[in-house]
Amino acid sequence: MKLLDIAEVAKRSGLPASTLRFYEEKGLIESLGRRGLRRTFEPDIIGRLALIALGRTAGFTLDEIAAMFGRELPAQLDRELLSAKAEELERMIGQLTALRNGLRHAATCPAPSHMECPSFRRLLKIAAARSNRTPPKGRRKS
Amino acid sequence: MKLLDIAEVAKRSGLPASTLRFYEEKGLIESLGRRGLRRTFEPDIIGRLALIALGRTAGFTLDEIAAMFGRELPAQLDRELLSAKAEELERMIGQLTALRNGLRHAATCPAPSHMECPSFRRLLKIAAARSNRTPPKGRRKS
DNA sequence: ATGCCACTTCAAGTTGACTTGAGGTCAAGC
DNA sequence: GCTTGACCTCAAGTCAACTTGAAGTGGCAT
Repeated sequence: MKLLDIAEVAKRSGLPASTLRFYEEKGLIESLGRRGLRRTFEPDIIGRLALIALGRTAGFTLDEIAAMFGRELPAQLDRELLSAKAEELERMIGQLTALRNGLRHAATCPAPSHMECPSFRRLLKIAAARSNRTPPKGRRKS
Repeated sequence: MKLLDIAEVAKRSGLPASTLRFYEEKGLIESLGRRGLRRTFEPDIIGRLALIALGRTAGFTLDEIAAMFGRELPAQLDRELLSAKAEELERMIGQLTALRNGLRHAATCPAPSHMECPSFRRLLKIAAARSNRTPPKGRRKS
């Protein structure tokens, strides 16, 4: 018998049950039925949750992800979107790389004040340029 | 005469005036005085705003950034923090790179369903692993 | 001296992704 | 048969980083 109850899914996916209920409400996942009042899921829910995680990582909102699951075939548009996201990631990677180098330097730079370090000042330009697009907004978990 | 009024700062930094007021309220920047009722800033506000942008890009919250500006000397801790952030970025870059590769592949993959593509399934594992740390949360500006 | 209009304040609203709390239910173990 | 505890629902709360709106002010061009 392969049905997983919500606690099992929570354990395997690392997501709290409340998030799974929330995702279901949003239409991102569906439960197959109930055992008593407990939701049960098909085992491939794990794959779908991974897919959702992927989408989030790539910067899609939950609504966008839900929309993608919604329609069936026109993978045409999907692929365009995927390409676009890949490009976006490409740029982001470039900037983050520069940023990482800058931070590394700043961490070990002997200049009395960071502002006096030319390398640091280059870094600032990158950040300033970057700041106009896609402000990162962190809910860190701890 | 070098003082900039808020509109000038807004234009040069690309940030709306409301954000500048908000930053001031938060203690991230300070205005030097008023010309009439209008705030005026020293020109190096631009540098500071770049620094704030840098911090945000690196994943600090505004409160963390404010705290950093607060204390003066113990650059010791600063540098540790910077190293830590650099490491974090390093990991993030690795994952985003894998992700970008995966997206690129998915965009051109001929498999009828993505789920049937082994390359795509590898991608899912990365995303699933990534999903536990630092959920990205996008306010896109458009 | 008058009116415009970009600025001001302060409170409240927004967004996305959840989490929390109160009050209820049910299968299982004693 | 009764308690227990993990689940349930639904509404409301939270968090970060801003934005928006209403009502007011003051420098400057006419």
